[in-house]
Amino acid sequence: MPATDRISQSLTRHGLRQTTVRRAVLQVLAESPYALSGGEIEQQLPPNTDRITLYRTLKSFEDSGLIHRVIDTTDVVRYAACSIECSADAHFDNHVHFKCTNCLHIYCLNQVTIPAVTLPAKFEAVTRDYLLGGVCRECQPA
Amino acid sequence: MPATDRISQSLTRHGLRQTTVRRAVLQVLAESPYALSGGEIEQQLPPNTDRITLYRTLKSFEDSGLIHRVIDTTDVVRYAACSIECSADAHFDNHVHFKCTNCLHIYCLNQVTIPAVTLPAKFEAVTRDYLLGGVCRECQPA
DNA sequence: TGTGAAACGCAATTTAGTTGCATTTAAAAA
DNA sequence: TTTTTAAATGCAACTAAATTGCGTTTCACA
Repeated sequence: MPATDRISQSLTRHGLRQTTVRRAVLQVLAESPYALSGGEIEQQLPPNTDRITLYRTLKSFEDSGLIHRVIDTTDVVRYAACSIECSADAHFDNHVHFKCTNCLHIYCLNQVTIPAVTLPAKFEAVTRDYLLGGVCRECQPA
Repeated sequence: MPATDRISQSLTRHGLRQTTVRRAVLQVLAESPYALSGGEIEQQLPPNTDRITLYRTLKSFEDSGLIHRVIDTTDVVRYAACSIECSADAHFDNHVHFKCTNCLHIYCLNQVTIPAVTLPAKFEAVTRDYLLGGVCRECQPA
């Protein structure tokens, strides 16, 4: 199945209407090996794509479980495509993220599950985010 | 020992000069039970405290190991006072953070250590951040 | 193919944080 | 105690990211 068909199917499956901007944004995120900020996504879209529309698109994608925010310690929000099982009701992105101190990219380590912790009394966790910092595969010295 | 003396000692120990703004900022962070953003700190400082000075103060505190950034999924950076052992060379804040979905406060769970994970080949982690989401002690239904 | 709700896109605005530079001040030396 | 000087401050101006309101366009179902 061509990539464009998969994009369209994702939109339909999550109850979102097909538009040019949405297909383009989802494709950019699906093809990126690391999480992207709003500005970075904008750069990869066709010129003159409206920035407000982009941000609204990101919001609706997030609400419907197509993408997830990636935790970081900066003042820029980054997004990554969700695993295919996520929906508006429940996210299942229980994987660790890895931020490279060299290239600054944040990768989803889909194969590494976030370990649970024991909490103090009366704290109840629903979501977990785990971010590692270090040197990624590409930036390792030879 | 009075709190003001402890504040002064912290500054000295980390090689920072004593100034009015620094003492005030450090006191606000040391007394807060949860992480604060730049704007929130500003609100708790004496009126007319210069915002630029505040941000520069936060930067030098972070550089010298007095405070640490707290990970989040928003576009606002928050800070919390470090444990006493941290220095410019090494941070030892290996504790879990907890963000309440009700009051939105982010607490340092100093007694809960971040568990390690096994990484794919050629990824090497130096830092770890762990954020839980859920309902905090104060916001639990009675 | 017509219709209504959803999405778009423009203008204007808000919020967070930054840069450059002249002035002031803390703290070590004289 | 005074001098010295590097560090910290504070003002003006600015940048970047994201948001709000509103009229126009478009998708998708009938």
